[in-house]
Amino acid sequence: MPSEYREGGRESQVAGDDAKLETLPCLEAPQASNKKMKKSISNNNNRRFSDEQIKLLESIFESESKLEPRKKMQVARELGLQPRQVAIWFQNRRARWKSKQIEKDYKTLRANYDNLVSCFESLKNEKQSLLAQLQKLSEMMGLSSEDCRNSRDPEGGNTSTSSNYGNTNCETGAAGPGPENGRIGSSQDDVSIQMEHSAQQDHRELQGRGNYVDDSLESPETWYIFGSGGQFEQSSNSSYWLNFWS
DNA sequence: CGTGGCACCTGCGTTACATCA
DNA sequence: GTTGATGTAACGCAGGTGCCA
Repeated sequence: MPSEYREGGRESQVAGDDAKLETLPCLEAPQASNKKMKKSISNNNNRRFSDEQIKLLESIFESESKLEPRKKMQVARELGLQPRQVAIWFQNRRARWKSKQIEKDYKTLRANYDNLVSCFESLKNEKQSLLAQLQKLSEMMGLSSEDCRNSRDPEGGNTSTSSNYGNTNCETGAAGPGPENGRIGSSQDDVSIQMEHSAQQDHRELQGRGNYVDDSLESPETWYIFGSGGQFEQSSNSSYWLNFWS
């Protein structure tokens, strides 16, 4: 078992190996196999460290996860353990800590992911709702482009879905209707002004949510599709809406 | 100055055993 | 009493670092 001596570290050159032989009487028989040695260790009631030993080791680990050789020797002397045992305990403790940390990180990432999924679903619903509104408004303004016809809401374009508008902020989870609710039925000028304002506000909200929004949304050309005239000008833009996140 | 050998340290994967449900 | 899951002390190996001839 050559590595056993090698791994003893610097301290083993001083006391480690001799001391190990002290705690492992089975090693007095050099021909003893590895299994036999481990068996004899298990027969020793001292296989597990005492509560006091663990308590001290834990308190040291809290302040320093790695031990200087000198400190290791000192701790070993205090606890009546071999420096190698202390070294191995710290090694295993670091591994346990790392494993817990990974578990913790995973949970955090999972929560973030779930939140993003819920944001995505919410935005998808918002999209459907907006499409329905657009359809309705287009009809109101006498627009009957093919794009608009194609974008018909499969559920019939219910304007009541606008109650979801402005309520998709996943971070806050705030409920309640948006500030523009209930105003859609006014004059055409009001509608176009309102929609432009809403689009700008929505754009800001989307930017605030994070970077997972489609890059194309960051372009003003694709966002100010309502133009100064308040018209649904380019059929390609409505196609864009149809393809948005679908 | 570069190099090889050596001692030492550490992380990682694994093993052997104890304990518990 | 047996068995599978889990926790833990210890081992074995590989890779890195520092020292020295």
